[in-house]
Amino acid sequence: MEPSTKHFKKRDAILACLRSTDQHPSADWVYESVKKQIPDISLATVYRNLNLFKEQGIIQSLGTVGGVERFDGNTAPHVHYICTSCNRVLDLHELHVPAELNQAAALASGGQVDSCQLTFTGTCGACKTHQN
Amino acid sequence: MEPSTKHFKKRDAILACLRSTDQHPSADWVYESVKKQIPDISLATVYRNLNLFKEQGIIQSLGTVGGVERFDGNTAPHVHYICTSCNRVLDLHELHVPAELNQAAALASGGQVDSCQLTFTGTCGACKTHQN
DNA sequence: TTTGCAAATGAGAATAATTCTTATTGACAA
DNA sequence: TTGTCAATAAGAATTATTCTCATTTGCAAA
Repeated sequence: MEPSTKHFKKRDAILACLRSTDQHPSADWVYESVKKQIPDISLATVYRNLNLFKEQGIIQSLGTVGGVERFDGNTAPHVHYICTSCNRVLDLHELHVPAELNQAAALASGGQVDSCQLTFTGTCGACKTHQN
Repeated sequence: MEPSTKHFKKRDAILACLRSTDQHPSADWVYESVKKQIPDISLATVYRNLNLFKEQGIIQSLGTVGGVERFDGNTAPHVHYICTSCNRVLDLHELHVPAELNQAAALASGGQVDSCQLTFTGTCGACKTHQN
């Protein structure tokens, strides 16, 4: 085994896992995924580090889908589409929230705007063809 | 007491409560609120009926804020602003998601768009002045 | 090498929001 | 009255998430 650090390996693995997928995974998905390489990782560690990353602003949360929180390693602002049938989350990179809306929101709220999230929900193409 | 129905009174009270406020309440808030008029109401009834209303599309969910789901009796499309300091949710009625984005989302997803939700987060004016 | 320390972690307990179960109640029609 | 069925209360059960605390790790200093 390498002589090098073992510390931070897990933390890094969690971040790498999140960044290596476009699945917008849940904490549990990340846990199961990282466990394949690092079998002795704990679910608590995954939650702890995901929350840490969130505070640091290097990942973002999509909120909960079907009762479980979903994360996104891509912090660049982009639009999401959630299929309520299969609970998959798609990135709609080509869409953007007009900057005027941001400014108008700051004005209307009387405060500052830290982030904005635009999410469409519906039944995705795959589900529409399969499900009947 | 009226000779009339007692059935549906609770269900109606829950819906009326939600529609009478702009607080975007949680299930628990609705429960506490309705309990003042109908002391023998149960929290389970509130959850059950809120979910029913959601399925019927006569109310909408904002998703969870600080770990609890928040509801909105106003189903007209409008934009929200969530203060991450006080967890209050403001309606930004004056803002609107451009219709082109809806169409583009449907196109990009390959499916249909049932709803769209635009949410800004930040620190509201009230919190900014108070908190330091 | 050894020691000390602080950060990171594992394991499982604890918490809290939400859902489920089951017996009961209310409305209404026969 | 009685039967039926939807709605409900109460609390148990579930489940995602957080917390606790003893242990481990990396690293720097002795």
